[in-house]
Amino acid sequence: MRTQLRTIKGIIKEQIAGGLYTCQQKLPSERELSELFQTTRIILKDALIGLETEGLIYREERRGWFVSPPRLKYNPLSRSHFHRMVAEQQRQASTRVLDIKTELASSDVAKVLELKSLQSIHRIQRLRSVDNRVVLFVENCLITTLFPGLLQHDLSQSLTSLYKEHYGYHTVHSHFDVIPTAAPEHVAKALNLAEGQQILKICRVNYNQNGLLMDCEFEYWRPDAVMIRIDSNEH
Amino acid sequence: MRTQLRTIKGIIKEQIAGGLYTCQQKLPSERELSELFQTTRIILKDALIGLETEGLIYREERRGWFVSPPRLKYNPLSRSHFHRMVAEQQRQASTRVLDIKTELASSDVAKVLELKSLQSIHRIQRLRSVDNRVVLFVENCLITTLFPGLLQHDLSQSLTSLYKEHYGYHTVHSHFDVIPTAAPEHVAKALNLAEGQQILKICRVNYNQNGLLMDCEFEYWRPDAVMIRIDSNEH
DNA sequence: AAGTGGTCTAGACCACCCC
DNA sequence: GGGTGGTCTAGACCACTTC
Repeated sequence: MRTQLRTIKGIIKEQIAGGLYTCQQKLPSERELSELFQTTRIILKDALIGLETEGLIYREERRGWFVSPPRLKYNPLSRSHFHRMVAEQQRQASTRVLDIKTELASSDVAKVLELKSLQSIHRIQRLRSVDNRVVLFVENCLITTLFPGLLQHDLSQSLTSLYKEHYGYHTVHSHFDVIPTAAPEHVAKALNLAEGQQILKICRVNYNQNGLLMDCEFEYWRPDAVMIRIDSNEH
Repeated sequence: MRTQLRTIKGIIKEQIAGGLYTCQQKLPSERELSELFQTTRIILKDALIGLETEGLIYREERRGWFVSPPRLKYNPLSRSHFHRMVAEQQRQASTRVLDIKTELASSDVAKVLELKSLQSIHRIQRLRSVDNRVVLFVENCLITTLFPGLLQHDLSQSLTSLYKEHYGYHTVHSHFDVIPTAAPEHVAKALNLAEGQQILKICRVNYNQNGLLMDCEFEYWRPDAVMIRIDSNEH
């Protein structure tokens, strides 16, 4: 019988659907499962990776495999704050600031921000959780000249409202890209992923009411945690 | 040395970036590469899968591994025809009709189309290629009552223009979801993927000028072939 | 018929997490 | 220090594509 993989996936899937495991619950270890199914760890792992690809389960590096909660619905066009959006879906959000620095723009960032060369930017890295599960790594790069004294403010809150209250800016135009790709090293580490695991990358650029390019944002989502939902009426 | 994986990925990556392999060119076989790098096929395959996840290479089931061309930029909000969009990016598009039938809506489809129960739909499956590479499987489900005599028309062309010319409908409102997930069996087969490989699923629903729900569309993209690009000004 | 990737076996050590 | 997943070895047969 050369369809073990399929069978194993099917059985675990049924068990999850049937409620044997609940959201965010840990599955038995790979070794345990491979004994249960009388197969090797490699094949069992392939089965788990298959379910991970579907978005049914996820892993935390060296901690184990867990059942995925329902996907968050996310509209990158709406300027809603992360915390509000999550609350509207009856989930609980939290944010942790990882790092803030002012530095020279890397070539990637310079290109996105249309900077000439060797200009400095503010770089803010934050980690966001839904129901105590880390699902999103965000990096904001702000053009320094537009945000004097930025580092003195509380950056654990919404950047959108900070822009408005302290600088009088609001975003009137933005564009963004959604790209399925692999997690770069620093992202993988922050999200507790194995290096090179699949993530959903969203790259966006914001312009203020004067048409000035203000900042860009790189979002890296755990791919099972989110779905993009856009309605052509809602903007 | 326990970082072979990384090393192998790094080397192949450089070779691709350096132009040793060109777009859509086949890499040497897994066996050949594993000998070259003096490792097992399993590890070598893991390295290739890593590059696949990044979107640098792709595979065709049992045919081999190939270098990915640049991603197509795709805006699901714009009503542009597939062929026009591809042409605008200096690429070549083609479409093949796989199957057309009229049948009872499955429960999934009935839900999306807000059908009561046991209503019939027209189901059209098509396969789309860019530069002779199959990258997209599309399934359209149309509400039968709105499209009398549909099956008599040429369905290899754009559905949007068919709606307009033969039925006087145009889409004034739509919404869609973007979901990273695994390819269902029939999609995997059509796209030449191994079952359960990663794809990007886009699920959209269209309403006509009278506010009536007309049809829905399920798109399944090879994930390395596309990036979603949306501009808040462009609609 | 030969070659490809897909699946599979039966082990092993390593890096890191948690207790 | 015991348990977890991550990486790794050295093979094998199978299903399918290509010639």
